[in-house]
Amino acid sequence: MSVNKILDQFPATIQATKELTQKQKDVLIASIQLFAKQGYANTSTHQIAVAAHQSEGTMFKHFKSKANILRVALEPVIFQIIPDVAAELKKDTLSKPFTNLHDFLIIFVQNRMEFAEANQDAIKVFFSELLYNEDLRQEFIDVARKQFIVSFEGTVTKLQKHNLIIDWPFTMIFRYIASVVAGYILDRYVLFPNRDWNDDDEAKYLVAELEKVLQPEQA
Amino acid sequence: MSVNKILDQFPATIQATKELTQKQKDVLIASIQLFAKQGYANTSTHQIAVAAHQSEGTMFKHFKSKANILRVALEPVIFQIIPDVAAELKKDTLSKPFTNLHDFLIIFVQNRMEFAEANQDAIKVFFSELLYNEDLRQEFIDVARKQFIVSFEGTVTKLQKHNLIIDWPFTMIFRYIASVVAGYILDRYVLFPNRDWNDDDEAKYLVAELEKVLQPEQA
Amino acid sequence: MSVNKILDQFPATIQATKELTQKQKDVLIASIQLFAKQGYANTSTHQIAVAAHQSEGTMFKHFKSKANILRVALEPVIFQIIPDVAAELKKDTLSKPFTNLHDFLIIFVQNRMEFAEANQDAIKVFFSELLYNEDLRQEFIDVARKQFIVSFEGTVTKLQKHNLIIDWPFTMIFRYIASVVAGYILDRYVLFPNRDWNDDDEAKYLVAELEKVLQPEQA
Amino acid sequence: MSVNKILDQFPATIQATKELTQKQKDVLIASIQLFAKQGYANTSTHQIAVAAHQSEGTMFKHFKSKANILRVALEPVIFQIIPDVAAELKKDTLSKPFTNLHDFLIIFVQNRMEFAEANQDAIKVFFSELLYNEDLRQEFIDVARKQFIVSFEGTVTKLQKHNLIIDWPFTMIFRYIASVVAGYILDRYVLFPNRDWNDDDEAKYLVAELEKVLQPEQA
DNA sequence: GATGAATGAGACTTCATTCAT
DNA sequence: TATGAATGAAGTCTCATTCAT
Repeated sequence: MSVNKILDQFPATIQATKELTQKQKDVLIASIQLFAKQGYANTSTHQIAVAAHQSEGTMFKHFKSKANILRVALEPVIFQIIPDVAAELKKDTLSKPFTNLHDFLIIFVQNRMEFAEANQDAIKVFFSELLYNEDLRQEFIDVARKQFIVSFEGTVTKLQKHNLIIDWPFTMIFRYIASVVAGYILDRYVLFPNRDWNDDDEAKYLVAELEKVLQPEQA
Repeated sequence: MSVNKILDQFPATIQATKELTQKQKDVLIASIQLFAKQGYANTSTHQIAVAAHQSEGTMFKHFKSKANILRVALEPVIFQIIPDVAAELKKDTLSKPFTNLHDFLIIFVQNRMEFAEANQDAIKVFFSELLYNEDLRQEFIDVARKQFIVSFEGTVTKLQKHNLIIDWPFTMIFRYIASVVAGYILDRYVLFPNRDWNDDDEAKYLVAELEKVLQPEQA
Repeated sequence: MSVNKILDQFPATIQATKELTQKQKDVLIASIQLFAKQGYANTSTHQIAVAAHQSEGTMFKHFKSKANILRVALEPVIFQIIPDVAAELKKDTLSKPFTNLHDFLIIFVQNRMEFAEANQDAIKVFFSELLYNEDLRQEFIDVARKQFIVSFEGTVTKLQKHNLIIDWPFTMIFRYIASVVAGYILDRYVLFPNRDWNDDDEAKYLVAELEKVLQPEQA
Repeated sequence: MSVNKILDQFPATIQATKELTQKQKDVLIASIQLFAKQGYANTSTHQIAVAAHQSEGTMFKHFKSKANILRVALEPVIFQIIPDVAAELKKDTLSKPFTNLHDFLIIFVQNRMEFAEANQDAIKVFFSELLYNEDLRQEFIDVARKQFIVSFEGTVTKLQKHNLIIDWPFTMIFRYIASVVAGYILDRYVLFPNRDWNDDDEAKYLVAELEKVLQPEQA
């Protein structure tokens, strides 16, 4: 299934980026792990350097500041946490054109669950930094706005035209989807990572929650 | 409506607590404001002291440590963010015994919206600290467990017996409600506090989202 | 035996002093105990106030400063750690005039052991403060000088005239006695207070050590 | 005489230690001097940094805590204040096997006087910290125990077998020697450093004091 | 280029002392 | 008079960043 390809994004994304040397990628990976465990403010650049097996001097040569390490490390999440729904749909509808909300939600949920599984740490850091880091928030809002217009909002509008989704304001729909998915991620990866999770069951509940609310009123 | 009384909780709660002097309340209020704006780790005790118009010495005499300031300031949220649903219901069912989910949700949503409005800053701080502050997380989980057993889970179970709510596992129901409400709070007070919000509309959407999912399957 | 009377000096000394109220004596007693356990510098005036069951304000009214509390509390030791040998001898020689070193040492050693037993804490504090507290050291040296002249040195000189003690310089003799006795006190009360001590045995060894060295060369 | 070589120990010891940079040695030397003059508790890390011509940051990078500076600075004293008697004897008895207590005491006293001369400050600090610093006391007791068993107690027992020293319990003998030597050091370097001292005379008195007491009873 | 020693600003915290009540 | 809340100076320690090697 095409969505699987999204899986190897991250930290694969970091791994693949051409402009970064392996040492620099080590820094980003170590950073995300430490930030996720202790928080950004409670992690020292010294800790990062040790975890990434290199000197602080070298680290600062490349990344200039601690804040910049965070920014670069979170870039993949900033760009991918809102999925490029349009692209995903296009891939899948090549063979099987979209005619119902249910199939869309199944693909969407699976896609996001895989993204979350692969990027737990970075997502946790991203959310917490979003609260206080004005720069990050602004950068994300800018990116998100574009993503919405070219993909998400467009897709939703199209679905609404075909009466495949409820006729609520886009922001309402978006927040609802985001809330349900984010709630799952928080529960699953942040609050109770050690509970005994059954991902298939979770997926079914998520789809059900989304479908019940988002299906068109008199469908 | 009885739920209105819950409104004057916080920072009203801080204001009213008998054991605290006005100076101590000033510290808590200033702390929450600063923490909400800059984050706990980025706020110095010096800043708090200045904002609360007193010396750091005095502050530490009363609160012993910065961590303790946070703990005391968040106590109201820890204890009230999960509402005492049972108590609320009892008040309202004195006159009008509960017979449908819809009325329950209206009261519930209004109650939480008012709580959020009154405690925006503290809620924001609470969420962000929940991510990395083990002690806080543990304290909250302990408190929450009790709250669940005596109130929330009991209420849900009772509703399920009367076929007034969907027959999903309690944790699933709880997470769904929490996700939807928390998503609204995040959007409303953290991410886009300056947008032009219509609280009545928001309440209607929230109730709709909750009702569509939570209503019993063949009701 | 007359030396027994010296026993009830301290903290009896503090208890008896006329100019001090009970509350003030409580402060001195608490101070000595805390200083002995933690050191002067590591003991806060707050701790003392709590241990003495009164307010810091009152304490400072009477004692003016922490340093002064120490000075007043140590006064008994300053004045009595060098025994008034002449007076002791006079008492005992009323019945049994002194004719040999051995009897003198027995009385002397017993006297000092009892003093040490009764004033362990204060002695410990006294020694440690002697090292760095210039004022205390000067006060002690002044007091000691007088005590020497009127009592100790006079006694030794008299004993030397009668060929009852070795003909070494007085300072040498004094240091020797002080070393042997202080070494015992340190071992007994500071370093190994929990060992199983037999005070009679210790007394015999002390007397032996003193006698072997201090007896006149061809006695 | 071989014991002279022990002289260049300290602060020579600090100077020579291979693992320490010059900057780190500066810290230790400055610390000991300041601690000896003012006491550990009354000396600020700022004072040490200034005296050692570096920043507090650098100091803490290497020593981690003020307590650790003390510990490292006192290490030479901890390990050498109880002399390795056995080793000393072996050196000297290569040519001239030990047959009397007198020669042993001469060597011993000279050795300790030289050690004291070279380490006055550290010894003073060591003694005062021994009173309240539990960790230091424990470390010293541990080290001392080993030193005793392999060297001091063995030597004394051997001397007793050959009837070269009095048949007292070892702890008694050890405390007596320690008292006499420590009494001298305290008098000489702490209480009256400015008096006009004649070290040869002092040595003779010390040897006499030790010999009179320690010689076998019917030798 | 790569390193890590050095820095100094600033964080949290303690405490002897004062003073309004 | 007795109190203890309030203070601010000073203490220990951390850390992002720089720079000489």
